[in-house]
Amino acid sequence: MPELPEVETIANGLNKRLAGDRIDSVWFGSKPEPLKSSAAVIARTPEGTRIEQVQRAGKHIVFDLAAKKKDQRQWIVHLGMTGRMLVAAPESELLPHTHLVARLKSGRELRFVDPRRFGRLEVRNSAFEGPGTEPTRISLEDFIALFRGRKTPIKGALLNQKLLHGVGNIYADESLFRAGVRPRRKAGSLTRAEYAKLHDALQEVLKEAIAAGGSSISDYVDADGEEGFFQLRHRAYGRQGKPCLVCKTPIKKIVVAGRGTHYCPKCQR
DNA sequence: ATACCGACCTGTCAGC
DNA sequence: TGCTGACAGGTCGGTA
Repeated sequence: MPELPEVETIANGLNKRLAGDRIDSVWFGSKPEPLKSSAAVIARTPEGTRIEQVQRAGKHIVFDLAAKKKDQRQWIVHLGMTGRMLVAAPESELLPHTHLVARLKSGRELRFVDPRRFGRLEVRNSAFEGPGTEPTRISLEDFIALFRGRKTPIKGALLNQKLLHGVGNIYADESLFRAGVRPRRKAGSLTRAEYAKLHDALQEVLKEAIAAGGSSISDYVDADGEEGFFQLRHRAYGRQGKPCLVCKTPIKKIVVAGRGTHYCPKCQR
């Protein structure tokens, strides 16, 4: 489900609510397969482990944990398409597909819910490094270097987490729309001016989406159960058949890199 | 090395 | 009303 702006919103919300709290015990649903590290490893998280901070890295939520001794570790959560991390009162109803519940010292619970089970929770003892570069901070020169010589469609390259981490289907389409670039263009074939436009468009759209709390489509909510509002400002994603907001040409939907792709045939070249 | 394509899961919605 | 198939914010592994 969630891309960079949604994960950022969730991680910030979790950090605000959980930093300084402690994990007392961990409970698993009947089907804990989404948990990449074996459930046993997660269950071994020592009682009283302190949550130092919660941050985003790419599309991952990183919990920095410290036990009483020098045992540094991290929980790395990827929400897949439908994953949610909720902070809830113990008496509040357990949603279907709840795979993990961590009881906290404060009396609240941290819950991992994921109907489609594409999400993952993993325990690490070393600092997590995302697979690619942060799109929010990358320089134009580094951005151009990522795509040089690539024949894959630019949309696919934007989605490739080994290049940029955090960009997903919505923000790939939205940034290509803003930059006026067709999704099927070969990644290595853009002009310098087009790379510059795409670089700026991507950073702009991510920044605006974070400010709006992300895009809520069907079931996305942040750690407080609040919806984001950026879906109201999508210009391409999900607007197939509707008039382009710039030129009124109907927005087209095609498949690129195996994903539904939305673009304006007139504005994007 | 790179690129396509199915697989992984469940839920929802459009169409018949 | 109910069934079937397509599709959904993501990633991985096999094959060409």
